[in-house]
Amino acid sequence: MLDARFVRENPEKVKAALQKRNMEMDLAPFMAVEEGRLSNIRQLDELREQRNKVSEEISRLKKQRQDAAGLIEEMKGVSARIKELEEEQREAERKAREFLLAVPNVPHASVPVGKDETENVEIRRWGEPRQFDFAPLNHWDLGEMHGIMDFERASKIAGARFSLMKGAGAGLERALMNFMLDLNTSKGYTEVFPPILVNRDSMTGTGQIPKFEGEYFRIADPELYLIPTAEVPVTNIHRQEILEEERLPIRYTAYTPCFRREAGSYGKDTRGLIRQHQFNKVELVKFVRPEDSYDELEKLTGDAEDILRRLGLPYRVIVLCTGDLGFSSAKTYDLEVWLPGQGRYREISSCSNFEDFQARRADIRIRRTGKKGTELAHTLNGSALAIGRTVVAILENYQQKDGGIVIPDALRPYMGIEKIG
RNA sequence: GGAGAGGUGGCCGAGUCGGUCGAAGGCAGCCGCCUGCUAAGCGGUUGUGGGGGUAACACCCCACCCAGGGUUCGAAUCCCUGCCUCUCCGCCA
Repeated sequence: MLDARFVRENPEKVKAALQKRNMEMDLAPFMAVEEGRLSNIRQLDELREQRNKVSEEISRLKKQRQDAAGLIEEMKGVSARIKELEEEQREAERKAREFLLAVPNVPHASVPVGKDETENVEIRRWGEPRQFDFAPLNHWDLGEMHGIMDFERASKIAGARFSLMKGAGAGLERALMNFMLDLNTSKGYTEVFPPILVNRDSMTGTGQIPKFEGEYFRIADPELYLIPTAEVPVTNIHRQEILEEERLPIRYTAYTPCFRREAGSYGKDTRGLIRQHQFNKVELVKFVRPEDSYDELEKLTGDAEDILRRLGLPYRVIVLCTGDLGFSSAKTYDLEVWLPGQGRYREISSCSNFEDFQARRADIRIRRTGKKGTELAHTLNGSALAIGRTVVAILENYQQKDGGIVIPDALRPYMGIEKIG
């Protein structure tokens, strides 16, 4: 969420930011609401001041057993007026917030301007895509060949876009989860294991709601959402809190399952593990001082990259252009891993700096050492990594001519085997 | 699922029959003073948000005692609803 005052005082900046995102919003209704809201505040404050003073006077008169009937009568009118204004005020505040909740973040100056994902910019590559002397298979063929994935039964149990991992496949998921968590905690991230059902306030706090309501699974009674990413529960750990500056940066890593409706992606990645309603992911989340957040974004991205390197998986880093940037994000790097089965790079991690956008929604503030008052924290997060897609990458990159899958060195202590098949 | 208790400032904790309660007192913290050091002691100080105001401070006003409504001239104090916590019984991974 953007600051109401910022929008009020910089409508042209907001418009420019929206334009970069290929969006247009009419700010006029918001401006009108704000104008009314502000003048209302002044009137209300004045009337309440009057009421406070006269009430005190009434109290004094009564103690002296003098007549206060006239003042009381007079205050009835004032109180009625206050009540009216308070109602208007509630409505104005609701409208202003409703509007602001639908406005996306302002992209950082370093983010390339572009209309859609075709204009994202590659920053760097690591590793050489392997040359195969045979036709590499897709991971779903490999998975079925080894009996470690069973999509047919998964669909019987739950439906399309669910997977059933078996044997070494299930073991690989578990090994990756542990490998990633161990590596992340060794770098100082604190491991947490949060609720995977969250309330509406949490979803709103990180920006999933109200704009993208339809993209998430929700249970009706009680009203709770299945998290689409650990970002939601973990960032909300500090919702409505004031963090002491000395505690920063606060860094968490969490494994959770993630759930997404994938509405609107009919026909995309219908086979295999790439796009599932349920998948495993290890996430990194940071709470930092505003002046540190862009350094921290680089570090966080580096921490995610480290996992791919240790697994020996070729990847590239791209910066999302303004047209492809997520709603809450000011800047995002995507990590894309090389998939021989598809002959292209596919997203396996997304690392974002939200600046104070989530912090304002979720009311996460910091208190500077020795200073009065508070200011908003900056929040960041990134996948490190999406586990399902890492499984895909390992199967496809480490497959052998005979169909066997060599387990990457880094994973062997966690798998207890060197090869599948 | 059944029965009860409660939600006050960083923490503990007081708030009488509604009337200077943003809220006593204690602890912690900060700034001084004092004392060879330490400990103790003395004085002062310490919330958040908003609207004004200032070059910036200062300063002024409003709101906030779980949340949202209501009663009243006036509510932390009364009423309603919701949320949460705790205790006991039952059930259960």
